[in-house]
Amino acid sequence: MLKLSKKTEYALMAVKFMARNAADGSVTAKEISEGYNIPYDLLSKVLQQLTHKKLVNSFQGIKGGYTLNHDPENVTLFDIISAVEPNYQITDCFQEGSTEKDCTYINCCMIRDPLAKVQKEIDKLFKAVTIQQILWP
Amino acid sequence: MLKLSKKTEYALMAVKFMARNAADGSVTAKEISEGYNIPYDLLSKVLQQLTHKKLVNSFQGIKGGYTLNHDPENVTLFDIISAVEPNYQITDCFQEGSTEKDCTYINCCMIRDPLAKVQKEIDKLFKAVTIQQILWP
DNA sequence: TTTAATAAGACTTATTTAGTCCTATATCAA
DNA sequence: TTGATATAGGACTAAATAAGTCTTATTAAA
Repeated sequence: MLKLSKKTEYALMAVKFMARNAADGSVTAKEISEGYNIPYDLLSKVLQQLTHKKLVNSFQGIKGGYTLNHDPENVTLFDIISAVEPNYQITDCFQEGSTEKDCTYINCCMIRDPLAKVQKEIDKLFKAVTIQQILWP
Repeated sequence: MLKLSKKTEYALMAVKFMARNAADGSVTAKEISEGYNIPYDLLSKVLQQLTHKKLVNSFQGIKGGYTLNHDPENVTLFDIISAVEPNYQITDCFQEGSTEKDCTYINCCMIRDPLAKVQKEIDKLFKAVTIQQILWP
C-alpha cells in the first residue's frame, strides 16, 4: 500500500546508470542489468516504457542501446512514475474510465472528491522533484 | 500503484458513519457494515486497529459498539493511514528494521535517502489533511 | 445464563507485482 | 547476404500482498 513498485526503482537506477555512462555513448540493457544486479527482462520492459514516453532514446541493432533524452534536471519523479506505473492513483475511485457503477458502496464515492484533492497534491510534490535531486543529492 | 488499500477507505467510511450517528451514542460494526455495504469481518478488524491507536473508543458486551475518540478536525489522514496500513512507506529501503543487507542491489540504496525525503513530504501532506476536510468538504 | 457485542488468530481466495520465456525485428560488420 | 547482438513486445508463471472468511474466546447487559 502506497508503495512504489520495483519498476520505478529500476527506472531510477537505469537513469542513474545512463547519466553516469553518458560519455561512452549509448548503454545496453545488459550493461545496466549486470552493473546494478537488476533482472534483465524486467529492466528491458522498463526501458521500453521510458522510450515510449520519450524519456530515453533507444537504438536497435547490434550496436544499439539507450541514452537519456533530457538532462536530469529537466526530468521529474512524476515523469518516471507515470511512465512506469500503469495506473497511479491513491484510490480507484477517480481512475481513468471508472464510473459511478464501479463503486459498490452505498453513498457512492463519498470520499472521492476530497481524496482527489490529496492526489493532486501528491502529483504536485512528484512534479517538484527532479531526477537530478534524487540521484545526486 | 501507490494506492491506498480498502482498509483505509473502510476506516474513513467508518469514521464518517460514527460522526453522523454520534447523537445516538455508540455504533456497532454491524450497523456500519450494513449501512455502507462493507464486509463485516474486515471492517471489524479495521475498527480494532483504530481502537488500538485510540482513534475510536470500543465498548464490549451486548450494548457495545464504537464511538469517535476525537473531533474530526483533530484527526488527520496520516493518523488513519498509519493506524491501518501495516508498513506504509513508498519504498522498502527505509522500512523499519531494514538493513543494508536487505538491499540486493549493487550500489546499495543509491536512491534511498532522496526518496526518504520525498516520503517525509508525503507524510507532511497527510498530516495537513484532517478527517473533517475529507469527509465534509 | 442467554444474548449480542467486540477481540483476535488462522485460514482461503483474489488481485497485483515481479520475473521469465519465447519470437520477431533492426542494424552493424565480416 | 548472413551471422551476431541489440531492442520490441506478447504470453506466461511465480511470488507477494490485499481482501475476505471462518472460528473461537471474551465481555457485559438484561
